[in-house]
Amino acid sequence: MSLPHALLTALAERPGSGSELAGRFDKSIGYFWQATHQQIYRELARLEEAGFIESLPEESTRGRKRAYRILAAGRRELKRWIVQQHEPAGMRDELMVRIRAEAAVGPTGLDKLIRERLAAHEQKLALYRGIEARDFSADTDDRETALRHLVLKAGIRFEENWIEFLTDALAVLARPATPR
Amino acid sequence: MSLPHALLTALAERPGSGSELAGRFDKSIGYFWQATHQQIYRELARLEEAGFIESLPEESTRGRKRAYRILAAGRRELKRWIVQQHEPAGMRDELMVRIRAEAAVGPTGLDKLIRERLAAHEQKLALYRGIEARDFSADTDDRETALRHLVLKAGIRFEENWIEFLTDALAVLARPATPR
DNA sequence: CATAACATGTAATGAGTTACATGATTAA
DNA sequence: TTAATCATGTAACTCATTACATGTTATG
Repeated sequence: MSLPHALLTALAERPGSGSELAGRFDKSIGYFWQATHQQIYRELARLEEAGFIESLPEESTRGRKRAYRILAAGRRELKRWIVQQHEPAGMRDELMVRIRAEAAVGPTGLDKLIRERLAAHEQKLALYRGIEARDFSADTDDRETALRHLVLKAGIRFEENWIEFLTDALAVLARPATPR
Repeated sequence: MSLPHALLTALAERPGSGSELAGRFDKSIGYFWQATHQQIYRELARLEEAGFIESLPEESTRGRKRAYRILAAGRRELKRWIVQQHEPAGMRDELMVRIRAEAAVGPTGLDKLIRERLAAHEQKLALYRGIEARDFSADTDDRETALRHLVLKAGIRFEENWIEFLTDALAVLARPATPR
């Protein structure tokens, strides 16, 4: 349950409205946490209710921007949470299930699907490299920037990993099926 | 929603009871999909209801083993599903949120947490390498085995990736905080 | 001033988690 | 024969997704 804390982090970095935050979740935040606008609006309401953030205007506004910013209590909560114990997530990917299923009941036309995913990951990698080139030029490397860069590099490495894996997978899938 | 298909795959590889399947999800299946025994029992009941698997004994048995096996319709469903379009999952990890939060409101004692995770990933890597040495000796490399090996290697690469990243992260966190 | 795009929100559903319950088997 | 463990299951709850609803702002 990190969405509230991802939002607190985003608002600590810079204040913003729900839709603006949704935009950030599609961009720079998206490579380590995803959320739809519905989740974001609901969670922002909860965070305000809890006193971690505040918004303007006060009255209920449907259709008009509502600007949120983090409060001192929100920063305290974030600091508390950062060092809290948690379990590593573990990989969970449909494609792995499919490959293992293919091994059990295949062969099927799985290679086509994999080529599509390969393209998707290559596109994402290019996007991240673009962000890296734009936001992290070599000279500005204070601790704060280095940490944000680190997270982006993890995203890049993650994509590279996928591309390498999918390439290997295509080679194995291309083998003739072993007769039983 | 891959749990039903992960279960169909597991049962296609080998029949088994709910608890036995839960055991496999803690071991070899666990590096690409996780599930608790509650999820597994619920899903097995649905799969049987749908006619994809069958079980013995017939009568409702609480406390006694119920052996499931996949049916022809289950195999057909699995083949159909394997090649179905789907979106890549995208990384979603709490630790990334924490690092970015640390960049925003830190410094905190995050390095301690990272050292613990490093140990956890090293342990998991050792486990997978053990499975690899035991189940995938170099000589048996038919297509089916190669595919299962591929999935395991992805798990190994995944863990190696984490270890590398966490090591980098410790180096950055050790830097003195930049004064504002 | 009509229409598209933007912004906020509600409702329903389903997946996943946590806590608990109950019968069967095994071991002290 | 009692206690621990194994095996199956129920119930309640939260997170996440999908579909939809409603109002505001910008544009032709």
